[in-house]
Amino acid sequence: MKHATQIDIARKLNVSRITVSKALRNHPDISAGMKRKVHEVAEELGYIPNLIAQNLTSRRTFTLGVVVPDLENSFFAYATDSIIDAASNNNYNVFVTVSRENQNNEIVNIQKLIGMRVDGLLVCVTQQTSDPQIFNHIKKLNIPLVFFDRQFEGLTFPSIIFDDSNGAVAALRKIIEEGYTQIAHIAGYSNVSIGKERCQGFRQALSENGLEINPDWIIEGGFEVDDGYNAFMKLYESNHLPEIIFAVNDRIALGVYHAANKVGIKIPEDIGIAAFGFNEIAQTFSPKLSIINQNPRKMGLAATEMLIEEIENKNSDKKKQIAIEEEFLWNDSILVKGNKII
Amino acid sequence: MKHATQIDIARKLNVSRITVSKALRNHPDISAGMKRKVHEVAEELGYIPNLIAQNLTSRRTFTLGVVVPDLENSFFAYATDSIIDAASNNNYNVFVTVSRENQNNEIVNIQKLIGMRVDGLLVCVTQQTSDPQIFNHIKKLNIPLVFFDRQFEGLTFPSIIFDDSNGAVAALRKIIEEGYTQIAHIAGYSNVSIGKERCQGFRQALSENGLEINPDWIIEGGFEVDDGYNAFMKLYESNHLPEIIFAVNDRIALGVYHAANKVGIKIPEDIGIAAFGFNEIAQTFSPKLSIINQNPRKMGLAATEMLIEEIENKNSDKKKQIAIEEEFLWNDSILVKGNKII
DNA sequence: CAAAAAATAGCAACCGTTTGCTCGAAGATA
DNA sequence: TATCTTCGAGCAAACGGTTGCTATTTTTTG
Repeated sequence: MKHATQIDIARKLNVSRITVSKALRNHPDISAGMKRKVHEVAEELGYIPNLIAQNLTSRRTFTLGVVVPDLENSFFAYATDSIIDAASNNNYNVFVTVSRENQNNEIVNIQKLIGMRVDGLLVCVTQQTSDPQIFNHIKKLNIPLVFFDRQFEGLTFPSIIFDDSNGAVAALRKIIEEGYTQIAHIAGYSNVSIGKERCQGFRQALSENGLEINPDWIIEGGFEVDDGYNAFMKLYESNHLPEIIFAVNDRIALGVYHAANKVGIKIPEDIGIAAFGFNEIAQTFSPKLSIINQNPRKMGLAATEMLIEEIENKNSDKKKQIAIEEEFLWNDSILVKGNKII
Repeated sequence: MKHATQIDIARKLNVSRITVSKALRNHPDISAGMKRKVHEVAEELGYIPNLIAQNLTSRRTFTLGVVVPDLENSFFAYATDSIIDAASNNNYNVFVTVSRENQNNEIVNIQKLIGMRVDGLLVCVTQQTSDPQIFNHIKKLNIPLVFFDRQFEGLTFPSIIFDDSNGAVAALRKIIEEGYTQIAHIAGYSNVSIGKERCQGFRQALSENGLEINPDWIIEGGFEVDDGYNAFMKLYESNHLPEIIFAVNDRIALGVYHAANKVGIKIPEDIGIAAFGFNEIAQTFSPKLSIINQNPRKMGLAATEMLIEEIENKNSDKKKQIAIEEEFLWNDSILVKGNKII
């Protein structure tokens, strides 16, 4: 059986296809009786409108294109989930593409999405993205685009990112207020923007609170589990552990958990740890990880609403560059007065 | 600026749009010189073909539709990631939709995807899906569809699922061979198919190996973290812990980790634990969780290839119903001779 | 009851692309 | 040189819808 079309309905009723088209969209031209008949036959034939054809004339696809580096990173999985959710609530479909942190893939994906005539784009650029050409083209074509989580510096698209530097300062302020003074930072790489921002926040927080910065306690090396493991071992073997480890992300924190577990150092009794991350992940740690909460659903939702606003109301005067404030969640990996084990 | 079309290119070169269309697709009708000129102008105008219009005539969209219950479940996130990957390698785009375990959403999503004239569908049905109507319609329309991870019983679509019952038996056989005899099962609910299958595998493995089944050591109650926590506490408070806990999924295992951590029981020294799950998740446990590995990438890849095979070669004689054998991965949450701490 | 207004349905053109067929010009063959 | 091929390009129709306008019928109004 083929897809039923408006023509099939028209033939069955001996009317023109225009009548059918109008009846289906409740156009005032058509009488109530005819509308009823058309709907009945449509139902009977299992008619499903061809959105492709519809979109050809309307120039709208009610489709958003998403480009993320990776869905295996659960931050992006959660963010994408909430994008799909938010889009769906506004009657949009979502094309999801994955760039694998490769600019070439990113460009190909964006071109395909434009080819599909998506109404707008949600992009989290790759870490290696350096060529603005495709984005300039998008600007010229006037296609709505919102950057989320990471943006391409120097372009004038709306964006939503986290304010890592302030997030670090606020979190460390609370930790220091608890009486901790010996704090080490496992830092990723300082040439990557998140690494730089977070480390800078760390330094600022210590300075502000009159603590001296021990260069041996800022350990660079990468963003992955093994890097965290190695960094902890380095601290451990120095025979002088800090009270608190401030980790650049949750994967580093996981490496620290593994290493601490291995050598019999207990979290949080022997050492406390905090990291950038988000709460659902923090809950999968035992004990639950203290985090600077980067809420992916919040970000996905905000980005999607911003994009739809751009699409449907291009001259909006809403604020276009948003930096979300992160919230510190104690959870269980740092002892605080309220939950100190007696 | 508007999207450049073939007409824009044609006008610029003073040829007809048909010539342009053919030149772009390297049709033999057109001379090499003309082709070169067309490509140059296309490049110059930043021409991106309108796939929508292309698809209208070709009746192909090179688009797959995916319906998953949830992207926050990392199994589905990984599976979806690999679907996108596999699709992209075959030059297909992917629409991702989320049903939130709600049959209504599922139906709406599928209808939208059909409306978009996807070339095929990859569906993991919700737990509540009971009405086959939409699937019968799909059958009538002859739209290729592959079920993955969960299938709708009684329909004749190709499917890929895991063989949980045999997976449980094989894993427990290995554990028992290591010399363990005191094994408890934290079981989810027996009225849900995965709960039933896995529990049945547990019983069979014990019987096969001459171990008696202690009804107090099959604890039902749900599939979430808290349920695992509570189940462990129940075992703990009975003052008789088993040697091994066999958990129905990784969230239950996480609850067990939390609870064991809380009461000072050490994994794997004091108690061992294994669960259904997949390796990337297992690695996020400290110590790394022993698992019956349900590889989501493998499943996503296989399902996608199966679907594309269906699309491009409808009369394939390949096997249509596949049950993937799961592999047991020891990791670190059960002591084995090879890695026993001395 | 005639004329004007409102209600209903259809026509033609269009969205951007593809396809099979036609047609003229150039080159090859006899 | 007359005819047959081949080459290169364009025409018309199609995919499945939408839209503005026109034409017919029915209803309202004075």
